[in-house]
Amino acid sequence: MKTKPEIEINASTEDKIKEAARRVFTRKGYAATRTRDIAEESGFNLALINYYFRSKEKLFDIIMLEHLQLFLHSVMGIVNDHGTTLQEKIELLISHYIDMLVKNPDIPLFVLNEINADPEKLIKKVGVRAMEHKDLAIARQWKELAATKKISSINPIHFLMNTVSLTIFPFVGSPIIRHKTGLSMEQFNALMEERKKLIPLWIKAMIETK
Amino acid sequence: MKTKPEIEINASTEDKIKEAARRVFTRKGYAATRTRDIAEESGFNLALINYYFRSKEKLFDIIMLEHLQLFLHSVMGIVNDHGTTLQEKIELLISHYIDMLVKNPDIPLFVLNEINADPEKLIKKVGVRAMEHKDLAIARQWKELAATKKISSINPIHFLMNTVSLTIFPFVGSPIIRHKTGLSMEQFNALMEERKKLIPLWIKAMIETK
DNA sequence: GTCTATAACCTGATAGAC
DNA sequence: GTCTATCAGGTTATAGAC
Repeated sequence: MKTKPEIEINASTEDKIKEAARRVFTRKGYAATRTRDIAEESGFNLALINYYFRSKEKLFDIIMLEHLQLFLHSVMGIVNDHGTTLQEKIELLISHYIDMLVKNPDIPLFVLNEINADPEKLIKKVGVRAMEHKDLAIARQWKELAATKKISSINPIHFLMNTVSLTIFPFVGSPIIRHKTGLSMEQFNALMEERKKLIPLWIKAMIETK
Repeated sequence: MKTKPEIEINASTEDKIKEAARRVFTRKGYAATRTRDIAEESGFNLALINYYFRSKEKLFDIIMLEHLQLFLHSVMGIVNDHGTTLQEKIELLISHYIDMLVKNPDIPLFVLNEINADPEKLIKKVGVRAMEHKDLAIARQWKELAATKKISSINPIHFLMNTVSLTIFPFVGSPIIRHKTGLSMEQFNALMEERKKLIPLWIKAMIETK
């Protein structure tokens, strides 16, 4: 069976440039990367970037779009699955994101940055036809849970923020965390692996608090 | 009583430029801000920036250092206070940071970014004579709590990450959160105010879980 | 101290040879 | 398709008048 390798060795020049751009943009952000950096990283000449992508900005938009799709895509399948419980959905989402973040730890800071730089642009470009939240399976299930009155009565937005915070923030703060704790990348990733089980437990405990 | 105003109206030219630089750098990051932006924001001419600060980078370093000190400074007093309980320390820290972040919501992303851009540089510049953790009052108190065996046995780093994540991440993700939820800045800040009380409760619940 | 003008450099983009 | 050479425009930094 032929699986897609992380770095396509026989990729086209266009794809090689795109991958180089992805690495550099993700690491340094739009403003700090020079087209020369991308050329060097790709092993090709500066002129080829314009030959294939017309401009730095167009190339960047492609990378950003792919990142956002990676972030949003598989998620819809999870949150709108009528065959899983709410607890299972939370576990699947967290596990899915941690897997992705271990592989691509620079993405969150990159995305947060560029959204901050120009919120309107990003929102338009992704075509955030923000799914009607209330129609999703996960929303219905939350409502049912809330109706049982067994859970905290505080604004549900808090729990959404908490889930996202606990899952993503450690990756954003990874450089400081690793420096302050002296953890290696492997040890850090092992902690993240632990969190796949822990975060759902914590969320549950928070929801039942008070 | 004369309190220090947010924007010093009779500040020196040097301070006015520095404040302008702080606003622009914090909002746009180092690479994306031009010295012209700072000049314009300050109301003075571009040449004065070099007259007072010699270079863009030197000015930036000053701003960054002040931000990091703002972040770290008052904290040491809290974590090393032998007169407060562990629970009180957690409450004070969270409350302190949320107050600061409501006033300066752009700082976390800014700091995280620049640390990510060059971890070594920042770590050296702040002179992170990282206080010997184990000597701090808060560390001793945590150890005492752990000795009672009444708490979870998992790696304490998780709880440190959780506290920081729950406190800071909402501010980093504020643009997306506000867009997706339709909250105004005032409503968002009201939620953050709620979290001063909630996060300590949640942390407690997490620590006692399992 | 503050300004205008300009130097010196860098960056994105393109022309044109191969 | 890919490269070298170069242009056009923007950016930091400085010189010099006031």
